[in-house]
Amino acid sequence: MPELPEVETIKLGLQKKIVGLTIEKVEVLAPKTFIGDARSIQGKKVLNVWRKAKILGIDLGSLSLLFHLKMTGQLIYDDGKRFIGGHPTPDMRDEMPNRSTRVIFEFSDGSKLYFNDQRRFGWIRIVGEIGDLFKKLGPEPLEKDFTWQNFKNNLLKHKSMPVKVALMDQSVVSGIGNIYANEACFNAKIDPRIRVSQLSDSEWQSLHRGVRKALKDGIKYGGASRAHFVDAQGHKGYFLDYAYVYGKDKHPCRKCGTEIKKIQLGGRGTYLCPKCQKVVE
DNA sequence: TTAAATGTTTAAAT
DNA sequence: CATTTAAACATTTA
Repeated sequence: MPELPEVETIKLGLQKKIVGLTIEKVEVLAPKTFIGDARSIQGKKVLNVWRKAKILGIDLGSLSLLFHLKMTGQLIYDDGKRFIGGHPTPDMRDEMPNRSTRVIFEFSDGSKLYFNDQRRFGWIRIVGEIGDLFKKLGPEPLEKDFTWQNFKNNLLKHKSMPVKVALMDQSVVSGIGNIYANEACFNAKIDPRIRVSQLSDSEWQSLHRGVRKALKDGIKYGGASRAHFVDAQGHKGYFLDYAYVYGKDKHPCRKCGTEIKKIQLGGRGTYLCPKCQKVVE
């Protein structure tokens, strides 16, 4: 589930928590989820936590631990309080491990990191050198060298695709998934169904801006799942209440009041405001 | 009961 | 051959 902003949020949270700690123990409850020899990272110290596209990395020196949360992956760090990121579920404040827990890491100070994944699409793997592992991934959309011309050239690889579908191709741009593709189109006032080749340069510029705004807003709000700290008192509210269109089927548009419409595009739920987003066809 | 869910890969169809 | 679309993966919840 998590897209770039969700993974970025987890990265920022874990950086503050686990850098400097040593991995004391790794408990693999779902062997298919963990690729590599878990024993090889025991006793290793966490040097850094990073992100590339939707992949979270933990730098252990000679080795790196990579995480991909796919649709329903969730990371819960517990050191007395809890820091949670990824797929939001009602049971994330309850007893851990639960039935979705796949891997448990225990650190030198007794704190624990739980990797939960309801649908089991996600994975954790141990790698040596990163090398050209990410060669197929497109540029990071929030880097300063990501210009609108750059964006246009990459996306034109799919000139006959609906623009929203093309946005989700990871080899074109890194980190955009279904939520932010929808939000980016809304921000740019562009109908998600319009074909890539139909866009004018001014639309390319506003789509480029729209993508970056959606992702930055996502990070600002702590991700769509609102990764957050949970204390003994518990916490409320972590959902997508900030989104303009995603999941807002039949809600009034926050900009103009028109009812948000849901359609299917490339097999995925797609949301748009029929008034704000210049309708095509 | 059927449909859909924040992703990626592979197969099938243009 | 290149590009686009659909299916598969596995599970839960509306």
